[in-house]
Amino acid sequence: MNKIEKIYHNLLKEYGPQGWWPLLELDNSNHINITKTGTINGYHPNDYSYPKNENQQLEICIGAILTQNTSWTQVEKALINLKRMNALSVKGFKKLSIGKLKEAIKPAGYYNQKSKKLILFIDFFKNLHGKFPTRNELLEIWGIGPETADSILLYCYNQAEFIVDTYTKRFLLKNKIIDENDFKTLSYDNIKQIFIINLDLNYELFQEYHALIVEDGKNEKNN
DNA sequence: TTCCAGGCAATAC
DNA sequence: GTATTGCATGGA
Repeated sequence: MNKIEKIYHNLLKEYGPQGWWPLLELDNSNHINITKTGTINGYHPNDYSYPKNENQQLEICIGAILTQNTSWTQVEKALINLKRMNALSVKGFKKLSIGKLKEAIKPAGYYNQKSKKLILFIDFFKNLHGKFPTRNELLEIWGIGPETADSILLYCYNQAEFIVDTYTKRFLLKNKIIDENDFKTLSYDNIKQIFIINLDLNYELFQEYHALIVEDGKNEKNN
């Protein structure tokens, strides 16, 4: 077992399966139950069968765009607003005016940019008609960069793409996989390859590993 | 008050 | 190709 695999097993042992990507679960009266600090009751540990329908696919993609440089607690507020406006479906989203859209996603910040990104993405998504997008197709969309593309591929389409985010580089540095110089100079794809070459190409493993890195990163900050 | 959060595009060099 | 800057909100 290599070091990347070893660390994974330690993290899993420490935190347990995370059940990413979280999805909204509102009850019949639109009530939200908080179970995990700052999160809604949408985690599904040890169940990798999501998303289960097109609306859940869309919800993951919208969340991936909204969470760009923004904390998830803020994104949840925006998602709940959209859900209550019945806008977490292609049909419902298309009915939203630009003003209503901006109002709904305001808690997640950058609402001028993100409203534009969402509108462009939903047009792309609609034209897929259920087909899987390629990574390059996603990257051609204005507003979709490497991390958002990989988040969509990994958690919406269950493709074994490893996500590199702000936590991931710090995580590698902390575990002495890379040094300070690597931290400054390695590109997104360089970092991604470290995981790809050391792991089985298994989407369930990739989903869990990324979620555990984030959990570990959040935990680190509270210490 | 300052800093930062599950980035990205535009611009500058 | 690499470095810097604007985008916006709310919590710590």
